[in-house]
Amino acid sequence: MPRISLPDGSVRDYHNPLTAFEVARDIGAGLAKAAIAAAVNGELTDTGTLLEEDCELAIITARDEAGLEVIRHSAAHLLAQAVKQLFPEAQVTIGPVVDDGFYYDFSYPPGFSENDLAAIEQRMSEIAKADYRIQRTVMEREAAIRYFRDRGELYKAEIIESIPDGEELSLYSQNDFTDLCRGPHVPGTGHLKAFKLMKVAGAYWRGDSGNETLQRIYGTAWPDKKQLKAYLDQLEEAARRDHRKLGRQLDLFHMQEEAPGMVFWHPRGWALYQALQQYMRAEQRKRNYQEINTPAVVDYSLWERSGHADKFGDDMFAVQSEGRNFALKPMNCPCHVQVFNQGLKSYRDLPLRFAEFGSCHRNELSGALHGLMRVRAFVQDDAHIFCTEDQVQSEVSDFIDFLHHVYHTFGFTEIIYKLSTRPENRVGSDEDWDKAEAALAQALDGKGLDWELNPGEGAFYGPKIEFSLKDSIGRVWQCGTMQVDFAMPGRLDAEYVAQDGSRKTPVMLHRALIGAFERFIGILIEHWEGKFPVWFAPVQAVIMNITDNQADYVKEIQKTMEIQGFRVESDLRNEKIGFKIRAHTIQRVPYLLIAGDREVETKTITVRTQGGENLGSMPIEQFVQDCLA
RNA sequence: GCCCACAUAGCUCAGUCGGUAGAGCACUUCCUUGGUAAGGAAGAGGUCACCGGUUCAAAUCCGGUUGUGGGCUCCA
Repeated sequence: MPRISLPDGSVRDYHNPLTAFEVARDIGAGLAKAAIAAAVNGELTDTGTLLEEDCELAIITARDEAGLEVIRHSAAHLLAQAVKQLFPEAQVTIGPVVDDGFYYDFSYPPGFSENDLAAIEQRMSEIAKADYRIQRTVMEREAAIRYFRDRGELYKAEIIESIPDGEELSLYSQNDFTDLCRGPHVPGTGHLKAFKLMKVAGAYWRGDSGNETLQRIYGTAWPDKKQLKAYLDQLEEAARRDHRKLGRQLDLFHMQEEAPGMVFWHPRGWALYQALQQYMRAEQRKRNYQEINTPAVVDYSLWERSGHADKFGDDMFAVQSEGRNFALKPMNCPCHVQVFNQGLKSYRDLPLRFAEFGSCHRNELSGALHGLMRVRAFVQDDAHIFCTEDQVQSEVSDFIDFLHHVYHTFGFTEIIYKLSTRPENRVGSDEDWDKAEAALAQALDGKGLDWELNPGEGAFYGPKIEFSLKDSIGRVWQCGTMQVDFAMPGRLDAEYVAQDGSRKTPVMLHRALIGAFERFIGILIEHWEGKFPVWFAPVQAVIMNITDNQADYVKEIQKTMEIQGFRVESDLRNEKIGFKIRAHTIQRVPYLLIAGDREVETKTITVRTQGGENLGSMPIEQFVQDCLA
C-alpha cells in the first residue's frame, strides 16, 4: 500500500505496488509521455522502477537537468547499438556523459573515419525512430562476466571484474543490444530526438598512453531539435572568438612550419605583450619582488642536479657546443637558486622574492601544441620566494590576493582553484607535506574560496595550487600556480644563516600568476573578442582625414600623442571616411579620431568609439584626458 | 607520441569524371577630395605544403614527410 508524495505537496495512496511510470500516467497522459526518469526519495532511477513502499516521487522530464543527463547517457547507448549493428567486430568499452554531450569508446583496430560517422548517425536515427523499449535486468557478477565474454566483449568483462564484489550489476537492453550500466535510462529509444555525432578521436584504454588506442566517438544530445541547433550556433559563435583567427585578422602574430609551437609576434601583438609585461612589472614592484634575469642555455649538469633531467629529460631542447652538453632551460627555478646562492644569506633577508620574465623552451609532444595556448617557447611571469616554513602561509595568502587583483583587472571572475597533494613518489618527510598542504588549504579557505582537491597530483617536491581560466569554448587552461618545494633548495645547496647561527635550508615557493604570456594573451584575445580596453589595445586610436587638406594637421596630432606615449596611428589614404571607419572598426581600434576642415579650423578632433558612439568634437588635450588617461 | 581529418593567391574559399587554376577581400596604378561600417576602373599575384609513385596526362588517385585542426596522453 504505497503512499506516494509528489513535489507539489500532494499525496497519492495506492493499493498495490506500481511503477513510477504508472504513477505518472495516473497524474496525466502528458506527463507519462514526457517521463524519461524518476527520482525516488531524491535518487535518480528508471521510470520502470517498482514502488513498493511509501516514498517521495518526482517524475523527471527532459526539462530537468538530471533528465538531460539521462538523455545523453541513453544517447551513448544508442550510439553503441548503432556501431555494433554496423561494425559487429567492434567491442564496446565505456560511454559516459560529458559537458554538452557524451562519448563512447570502442575497440576497433581498423579505426572509424569521419565518413563512418554519417552512417552511424543515420542508423541511430532509425533505432530512435523504432522506439525500442529499454529494459533493466540485474545479473550476478560471474554470470555477467561470462555473458560478456561469450559475446566477445572482453573489455566489458574486464570492467566487471574490476567492480568490487557485492555490488549489484545492472544491464540495460534495447532490441538486440545489451550493455552493462548503472543507469538510469530513458524508457524507450524514441525519447532521443535531437543528437549529433561531432567527431572521432583516439583515446587510450583506461586513460593510459601505454595501452591500446580506442576509437572514441563524441556526440551531443539535447531534449529537442531547437536546443540542439542553439548549441551548434553557439559553437559557431565561439569559433569567431578563436584567438588564432583573431590573431590573424588583427595582425597580432603568426606561426610557421619552421618553428612549430613558437610564435612570431607582429608589432600589434608585441604591443599587447609589452603592455602586459609592463603592467605585471609594476604590480610586482609594489609587492617587493626583485626582478632578475638568467641564462636561456645552461649546462646539462645543472639540470641533473636539480632533478629535471630525470623527470623532464626528452622535453628539453639539447644544445651542443665545443663538446659540452647544454639545454635550453625548460624552467627558471634552478637558475634562481644560483642567484640566491651568491653571497651568504641571513634569516633577515627572508622572504626573498626573485621574479623573472623567464624565457622557457619545452619540447612538447607535437600533438599537444595548440595555438598560443600550448607552445614550445614561452615566457613565464615566474618568481621564486625563498622563505622559512613559518612564512609559507602568509606568502601564499598574499599571493592569492595578488592573483585576484590581476585577474580582476582583466575582468576574469570565473577562476578554477585546485589543490594538488602528495603523489606516491615524492621527496620530503610526511611532516613537511602535512605542513605544506595545510598551509595551502588554509590560505584557500582563509579567502573563502571554493576549491577542488586533486589528491596525488602534486609535484614530487611539494604540493601546489593551480589557478585556471576558461577559453571561449569552455576549455580550461591553467595559468597561475603556487607550488611549495622542499627538495630543490637542498639539492642545489641553498642555505641561510638562522637566528641561532646555524645553517638552514630555505623553503622555496614557485609561483606564477599569468603563467605563460603566450597562453594568457590567447585567453585575453578570446575573453575580449579582440576588443581590448584602451590601456591594453595595441592601437589606441587612429586619426583620419576627410580630404588631403587635413593631412598635415593629422600628422601633427599623431606626433603630439606619440610623444605622450600613446599608441596612435594615422590613416591618410585617399578613401572615403566611411571606408576608413569600417576598416578600423573591424580592427577593433577603441577610438577613431576624425579631422576635416571644421576640426582644423577649431583645433579639435571628432571622436567616435569602436562601438559606434559619437562623442563629438573636442580639443586633443581633452580627448587624452577623458579617454586615454 | 597515438587516433581522425585537413593543407589551392596575403586572407576567406570554389575547382564535377584525372586533361597544366578561379572568385571575393587585401595589394599596385589611375580617376575621384568624398563628413561617420565598403566610390569607380584597370593591373599584378599561385612549381596547388614537400618528396616519391601510378598514368600519355595528377591540385585531383596511391604512399611517405612536414605542418595545422579536433581529441587522448602529458602540461604553463
